[in-house]
Amino acid sequence: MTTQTYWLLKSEPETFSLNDLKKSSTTAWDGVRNYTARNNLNSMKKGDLAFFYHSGKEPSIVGIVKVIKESYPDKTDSTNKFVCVDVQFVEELKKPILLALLKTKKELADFILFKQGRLSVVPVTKQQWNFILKL
DNA sequence: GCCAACGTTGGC
DNA sequence: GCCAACGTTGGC
Repeated sequence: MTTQTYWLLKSEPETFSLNDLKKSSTTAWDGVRNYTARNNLNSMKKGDLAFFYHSGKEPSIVGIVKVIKESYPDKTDSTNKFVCVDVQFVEELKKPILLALLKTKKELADFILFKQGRLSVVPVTKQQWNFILKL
């Protein structure tokens, strides 16, 4: 595999937080009911890394997870149209990176997270990934 | 709690 | 196949 890609997965911490994932180590990332997000899930490859993002009262990137199983039918979807992937806890950031901070960075001007606020599975470029890691 | 953005649904 | 109406998400 030559092209490692990166992602950002959104979750409401009240529903499923990074801490929940930390406890269980792995989880099925199911419940996605949006076609754009589904397409992104389908593009994920085993071994891809993703930021774990908390939406809600303190929107921020809080950790990193890894894709351990590529897309397969989402059992929680009775229409059988949507898919999920399995992800594994990798690490928790020492300090969350707030959305407010990300927005101030000119290097991230093209971040799809800003442009499509409602998208829950967002692709991240290598450049963006590396830049954010340094913050 | 409000509102903007955007995705989805359904009527035609 | 288009478009208006509606619902949901998520930042502030």
